[in-house]
Amino acid sequence: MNPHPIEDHMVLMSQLYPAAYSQIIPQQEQVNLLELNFGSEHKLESERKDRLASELGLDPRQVAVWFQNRRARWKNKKLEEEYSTLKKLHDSTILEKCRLETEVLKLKEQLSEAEKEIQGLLERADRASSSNSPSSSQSMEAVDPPFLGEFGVEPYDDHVFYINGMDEWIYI
DNA sequence: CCGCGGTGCTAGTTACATCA
DNA sequence: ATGATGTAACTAGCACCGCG
Repeated sequence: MNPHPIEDHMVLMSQLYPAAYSQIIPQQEQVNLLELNFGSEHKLESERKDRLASELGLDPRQVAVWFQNRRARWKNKKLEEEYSTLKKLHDSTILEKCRLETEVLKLKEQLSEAEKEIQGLLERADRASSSNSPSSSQSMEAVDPPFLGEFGVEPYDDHVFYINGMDEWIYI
């Protein structure tokens, strides 16, 4: 196929009807007018098609085909833009996911450390209570509460602690 | 209500020129 | 010379509408 059928069509028409085509509309002007019309409305009703065709000196069928192809190009471009937007969103979401996973790992490490500390404190408390009192049936009542507080761990009741800075309750 | 023809649409394809 | 790209034109299939 010829890539410039509009131009060829006009050459043919100017040969057939030299009077009517004494002033040939440049191809760029034709495209400009078509683009202008496409910009105002993508659909082409029959009346507008015929009017455009006569303004441009083209077959109405050519105008219809031009609009069909132009719509296809417009749709492709829109899809590409949508894809690009979604890809950017996807990439930033993946990045945020990685960041959050790293943070979870860090927090788990902190939690593990805190649990170790608590375990150590409990063992110390046990040793202290058993040495202070001959009765092993005694509970945590024997432990001095401020002792735990200095490590940022506050006793809530006998077996529940609130860890400062971690916003988390530990049940033992 | 139904079938039919006309029209316009989309999606996919073809043919060809142009360009890197 | 060649592969990628852009574009006019075509085709098939579908939907809608008016008419008899």
